[in-house]
Amino acid sequence: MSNKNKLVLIDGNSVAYRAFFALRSQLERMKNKNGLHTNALYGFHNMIDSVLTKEKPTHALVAFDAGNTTFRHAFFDDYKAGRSKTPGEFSEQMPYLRDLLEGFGIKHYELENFEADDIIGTLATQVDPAEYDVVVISGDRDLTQLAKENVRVDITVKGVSELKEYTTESIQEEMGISPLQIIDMKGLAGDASDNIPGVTKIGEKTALKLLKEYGSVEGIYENIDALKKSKMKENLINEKETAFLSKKLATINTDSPIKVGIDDLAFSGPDMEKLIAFYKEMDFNSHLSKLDTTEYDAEQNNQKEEISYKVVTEITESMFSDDMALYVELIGDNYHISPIFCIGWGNDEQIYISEPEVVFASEEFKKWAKKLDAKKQVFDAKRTYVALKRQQVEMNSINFDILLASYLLNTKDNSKDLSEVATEHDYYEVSSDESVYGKGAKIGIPEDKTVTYDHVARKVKAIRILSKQLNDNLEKNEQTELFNEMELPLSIVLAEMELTGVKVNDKRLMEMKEEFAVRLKDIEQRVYELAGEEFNLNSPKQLGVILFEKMGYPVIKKTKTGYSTAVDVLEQMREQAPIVEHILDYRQIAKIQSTYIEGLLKVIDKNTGKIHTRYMQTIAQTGRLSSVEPNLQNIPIRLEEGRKIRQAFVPSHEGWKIFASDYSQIELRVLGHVSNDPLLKEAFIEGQDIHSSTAMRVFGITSPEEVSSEMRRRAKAVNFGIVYGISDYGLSQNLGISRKEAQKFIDTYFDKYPGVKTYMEDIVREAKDKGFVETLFQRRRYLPEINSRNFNLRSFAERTAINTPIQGSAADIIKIAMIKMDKKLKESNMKATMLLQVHDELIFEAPEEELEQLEALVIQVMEGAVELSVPLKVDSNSGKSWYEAK
DNA sequence: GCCCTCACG
DNA sequence: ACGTACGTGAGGGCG
Repeated sequence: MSNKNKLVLIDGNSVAYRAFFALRSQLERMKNKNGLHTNALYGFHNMIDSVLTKEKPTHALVAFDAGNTTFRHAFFDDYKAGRSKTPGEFSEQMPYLRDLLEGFGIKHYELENFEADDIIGTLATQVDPAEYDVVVISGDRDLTQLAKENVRVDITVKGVSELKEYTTESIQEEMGISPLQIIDMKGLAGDASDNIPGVTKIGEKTALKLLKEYGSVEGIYENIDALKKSKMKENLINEKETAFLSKKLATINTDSPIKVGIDDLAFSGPDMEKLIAFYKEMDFNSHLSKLDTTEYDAEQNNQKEEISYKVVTEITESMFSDDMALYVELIGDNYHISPIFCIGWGNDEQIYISEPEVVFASEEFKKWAKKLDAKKQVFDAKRTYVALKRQQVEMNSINFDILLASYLLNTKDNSKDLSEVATEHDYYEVSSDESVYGKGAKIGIPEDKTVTYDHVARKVKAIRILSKQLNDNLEKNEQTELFNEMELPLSIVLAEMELTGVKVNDKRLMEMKEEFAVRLKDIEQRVYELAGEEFNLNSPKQLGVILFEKMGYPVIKKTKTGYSTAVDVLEQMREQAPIVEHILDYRQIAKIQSTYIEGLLKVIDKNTGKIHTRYMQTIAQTGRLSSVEPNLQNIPIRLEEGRKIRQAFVPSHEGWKIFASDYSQIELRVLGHVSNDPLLKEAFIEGQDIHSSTAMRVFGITSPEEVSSEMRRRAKAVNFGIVYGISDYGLSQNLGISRKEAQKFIDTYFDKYPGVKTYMEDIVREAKDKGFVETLFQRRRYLPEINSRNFNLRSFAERTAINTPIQGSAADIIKIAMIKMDKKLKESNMKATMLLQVHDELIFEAPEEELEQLEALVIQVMEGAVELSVPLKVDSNSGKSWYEAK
């Protein structure tokens, strides 16, 4: 073993590029949770890892190219011009290479106007050969010119971890020339990859032959007359200048003005903290698990830090302060009915855990919960608020909600399990609910109460820690206002709406159930007769066999698993297959029966006769709400049969009415605003029928009377398509026309509405650059697949980039309206109550005599919720039931 | 637990 | 060439 120092010099750009292409097949698989591709980083990492193990360097440096213009470009315009454009999936990884190197504890360096190999060449040449052995690593064989007695050059062969070693001897042996003569060889033969021209018709073989005889480019030209007459000789003479230029281009600079010295390059091993952080950010879990770190072990083996808390059976005022986290543990998702079984609260000094009987008997607790000056941080404000209110505990001043904040930061980080959300934000001290309470049939509270207490205490602590962290992140994203002024207040408004519930006439539903049961039996019989046998009409599989095998109708569409029997397919069979009419009838009624009549009857609260849906505030990726158990946002309306379901939704007081207000064309208005398209805006400002207006433009008509209903129908479909991120295929499917015709509609549309076209191009570009899109109120949606090479994934992401700001801004607007509406109703002491939200409409119940006032208020608040460059418009209706509020 | 179908905006 | 319109939730069948 020599006691010489060892310096490893790595050509960063070249190796990273090699790594990228070596793992190109893994490109789409290797992404971190934010959608960043990681294949080059991964390959680079592995290369460094194996080099460190093998070489055990005392000094190391990774050199990078700086910018595009090097001194080589200064005298040769086309230098490297032939290179294909660097893929975006590669460039996006480069900045993170620095993080990786800092984790490894390896210096990196770049120098304006010089390439990595110049930095490497300079260092390799300048170190004292008596003191340093040097290993150069690159994917570029040019660097073999640097080989000498104390310098070995390793070039990647396959992938990045397999290297071929070049020494003076091995080069001599393999090529018959010295390392320095490689420059001469490039001068003659050129290098296609760097666009170094070389001399016409001279390749590597010829070049070597010439060099063996004459030693160098200079030597050849000194003896040029000695060459026998040939085409080659002619080329050499004609391209003398090119030959010397090429040689110059291929020569690595060994005297670059670098500002690092060997002493700066001392290598003393990785910075574990940084390396772990890097692994986590990149989701390099296999590397993480190889590391023996306490933090990682804690995460992996569930060996968490000790946590201290006090279990209390008596509650005193001293247990509360004005800035605390609170966690209410329920079993089950439905907080309207789930029992509370443990409560924890605390600050950074002390955490308290108690049982519900103790807590709800405590006036001190209620006083604190209600106290305006006492700020509370929670996980899921609405859930907490409702659960406590059911126990007559009023909550005020929730100032942070981990779940809501996490969802705003990244709509995907929205797990109902606190531990999962915490993990997303690098906090690992909470176990999953599943690991504590079990799942499925085995769900339950652990025998040992301390297990629950411990779990809840950890949640309280996590809320404290994450509140600060997530608040900072919101700040960075400029989402503080979205959080404080929109989502957090809305959660309380929604809580009250849920608690209020909506009255349902169960008698009416039961009547309908009887009626439909008879009809279903009837239709069933008819289908069986036509089919010639009985089968399960609810099974698409069995139905497919009957229609397409037994009865032999032609197959129109297939699904992954068999024949499609969806409506659009059945509708196409109508003419030739009388049976499908009955099947369609059956489907329609069976849906109403099972989902709506039976489904709704199941969830009516027996005590109040009301339905209490839950609005999910952190599910939809666009910022919309969703509604569950039951979903009150998809009650039938389009077909009369189903619409009758709405007759069962009635006011909760005698003499009251249902009042409904909906935004007219809110998404197209938002589009008008964000696209700033003159014609689209004009249509709204002038109060035109938007679909007719579009029809006039697209069909080139000048007067509204000439717009036929068919034209309007088509224009409407185009308008929808625009909002969805139109494609010729989608539009053709929707309108039942050819793709060509659909494309023509789209072209004409963009011709008439150039602002819309520009908006779409701009938003997609922005999404590709930033990786996310935003609504008018900074709601953010990441689109990791926007740069995918997979056509489907990329196209989907592009349509989403177009749609999300529109759908999401509309969601923002109605959320603002809801908060304002709630406030106004309270301020004006009206009895009217907001009951439901269905994306672009709000449903209230109100005493008959308040209706007029309510309508005025709704118009004022909803239309004035935000100021856009186009007006917002609201239509309102009222009636004895939701059905009649149309 | 996944697939298909279908209800809504 | 690729094969989809955007966003949801629920019920029934089936393995």
